[in-house]
Amino acid sequence: MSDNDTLLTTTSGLTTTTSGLTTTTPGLTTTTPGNFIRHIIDDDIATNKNDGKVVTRFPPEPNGYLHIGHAKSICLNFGIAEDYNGTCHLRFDDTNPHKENAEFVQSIQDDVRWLGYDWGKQHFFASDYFEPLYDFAVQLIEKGKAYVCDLSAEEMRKYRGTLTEPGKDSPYRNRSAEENRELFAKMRAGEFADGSKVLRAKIDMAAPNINLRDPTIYRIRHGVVHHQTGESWCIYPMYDYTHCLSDSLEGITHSLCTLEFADHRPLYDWFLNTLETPCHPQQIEFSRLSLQYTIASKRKLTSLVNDGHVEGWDDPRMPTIAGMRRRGYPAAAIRDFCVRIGVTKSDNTVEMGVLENCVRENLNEHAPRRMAVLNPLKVVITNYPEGQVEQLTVANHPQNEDMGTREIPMSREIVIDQNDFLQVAPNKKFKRLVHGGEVRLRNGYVIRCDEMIKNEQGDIIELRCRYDPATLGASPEGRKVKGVIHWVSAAQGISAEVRLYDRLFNHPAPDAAKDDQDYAAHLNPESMLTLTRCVLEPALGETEDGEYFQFEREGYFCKDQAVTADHSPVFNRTITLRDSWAKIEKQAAQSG
RNA sequence: UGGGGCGUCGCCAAGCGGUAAGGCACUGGGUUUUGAUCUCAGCAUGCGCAGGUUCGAAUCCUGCCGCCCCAGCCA
Repeated sequence: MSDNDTLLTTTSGLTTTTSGLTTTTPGLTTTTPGNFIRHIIDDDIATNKNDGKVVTRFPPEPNGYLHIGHAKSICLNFGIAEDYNGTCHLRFDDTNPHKENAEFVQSIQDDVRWLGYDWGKQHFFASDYFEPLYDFAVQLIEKGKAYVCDLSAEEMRKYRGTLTEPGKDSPYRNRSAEENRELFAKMRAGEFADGSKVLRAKIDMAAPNINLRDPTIYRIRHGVVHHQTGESWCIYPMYDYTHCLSDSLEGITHSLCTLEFADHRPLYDWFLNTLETPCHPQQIEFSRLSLQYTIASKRKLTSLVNDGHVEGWDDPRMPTIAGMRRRGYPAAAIRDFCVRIGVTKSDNTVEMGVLENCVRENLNEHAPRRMAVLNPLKVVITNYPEGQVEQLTVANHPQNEDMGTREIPMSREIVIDQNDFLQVAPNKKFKRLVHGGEVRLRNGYVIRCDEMIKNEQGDIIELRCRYDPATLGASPEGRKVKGVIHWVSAAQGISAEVRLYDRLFNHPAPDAAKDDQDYAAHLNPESMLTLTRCVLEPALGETEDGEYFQFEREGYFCKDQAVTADHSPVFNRTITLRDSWAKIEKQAAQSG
C-alpha cells in the first residue's frame, strides 16, 4: 500500500446486520450487502473459475500504523474470504526497507486481529519471495524482456517523456541477454553503487500508459538492514513487479486494490503473461475511503506523530485503528461502518456522523450504565440523616435486565454537575435544577434546592437541598418533576481524570489542500480537554483498561491505560450521547 | 492536445430496459426516572447536461460538461 494511501473498503460478514442480501454459504449465514466485487466473484463461481475457490489478501506495507482506510480494505478482503468460504492472506509488502520496520509489522498484526480477523497460517512477507523473484527476473532477461539500465534517475525521467509525448529508448535497452544476466548478477553481488544501475522491464517507451514505459523492477540499496532479510540483499524489487508475482505464488484469485492502481493493471497482467507463473489473479480496483475531519495519508499521519501534534500512533484522536481502539470504539462498530459505507469505484467522502452512529449504536447496546460527575458541585441534603448511607440497587442497563444491577451509595452530601444547576431557568424548556425548583436524582430521590452558597467571587460553591423520602422509585404527590440529573455520593465517590476528546481537525477536509503543509493549520486546538476533579460512582473503582461504560447523560467512556500521579484512574470519552438539548437550547435562545 | 476512472436526495449507496431500495443526516409526533434509547411519520415525478432508440430509459446509443488518478530507482 502506498504512502499516501488510504485503503479502503467495506463489508464483512461478521456480526453486523444490514439490509441486503442474505447469502448462505456452506457453514455460515451472513447478511452482507452485495457490491460490484462480490458480483464479479459470484460470476466467477458460477462459471467455476479458479475451481470455485476464493483467495484474497490484505497487503499492507509496514511503514506506519493502520488507519480507518485500511479497515475498509481489511473488512473487504477478510469479509469476502469468510463469506465465500475462502481464505485471506496477510502479506506484508516489504520491498522498501528504508521506510519499514518491525514495530509496524507488529502493530499491523495486532490491529487486524483486534478487528476480529484471523489469517491462520497464511502469514507472509513479500520478502519471503526475494529468491524466486530474482529467478523470475533472470527469466525475463533470458526472454529479452528486461535489461540493466545505467541511466541516472534524472536521465530516466527525461527519457520517459511526458503525459502527452512518448518517451525514447534508453541507450542500454539493447544489451544482450548474456550481458544483462551478468550485470544483474553483479548487481545482486553488490558490485555497483546505489543508483548506478537498475533492472528494467522492456515493454514500450511510447505506450500512452506511462507505467508501461520500461518500468524499473529492481533497484540497488546498500547499507539498509531489512527487518526480515537483514543484509542478505542489496537489490530490492519494485511494487509492480513484486505484487503480481507474490499474488500468483500464493494462489490469490482476486487481488483487490484501490483505484489509483488501475493504471498499473496492464503491468500486473504483463508480468504474469510474460513469465511462467502458477496462476493469474484478477486485479480489481475500488475507491478509497475519505472520512470528513480526518486525514488518511500515512505521510501526514506520520508527521502528526513525529511533529508532536498528538501523543503517538495510538493517540485517541488519531484515525488509526490503534487510536480508535484506545478511544473506545468497539471493533464491531468499525466493521459495521465498513459495511455501511459500501464498496464502489466512485470518489466519496463519508461524513463522521456515519462512524459516530455505528459507535453509539454498538455502545448503547453493550455499555453498562454508570454515573460520573465531571464538573462537581457539592450538594448537602439538609433533611437527610447525618451519617446515614443507603445502598440503592440500580439497573446496569435500562433496556436489558440481563446486564444485572449494582449498588450505589446515597448519603447526606452528594455532588452533581455544575451544568445541571442554574440560579434561574434560562427558558421554559430548561428542566434541570434551579433555585427553588425540584429535580429527580437519577435512580434516587427528588430534591428541592432551598439555598445557594457562594464564595467571595460570587461563584456558587454549594447547594442546600431537601429530599422527599417518598419519591424513591415513586412519583411525588401532586406534582410533576420532569428533570432528571445524575449524581454521586461525595464521601464514597472516587476521584478520576477524564479526557474529553473532540475531532482532531476543525476543517471537514484538512487534506484538501494538496501541499503537505496546510493540514496542520486545521488542527483543532480543543481536540483534548482534561478534567481532573471528576467523581465516579464506586462501582467504577475496579475496571480494566479498555472497559467501556455509558456515564449517564454524558456519553460513552473507556478506561485508559494511563494513571494519574496520585493513582487515580483515567477515562477517555469515546463519544457523547446524541444531544437534542443543544438544538433546543439554540432555538430557545432565538425565540426567548 | 496522452492514458485510466467516476458522475442516482446534504453524505454514503441499491438499481443492470418495465415505471427511483436502504443507511446516515434532517423535520415533525409518541413513550421514557439518561433532553439517551425505542417508536411512528415525512424527506429524489427525479437519476451531470442535451439529443436519439423504444410502447416504456437511471438503465441502450451519440455528443457535450464536470470531478479524480498517472510522468518515484514509493507502495
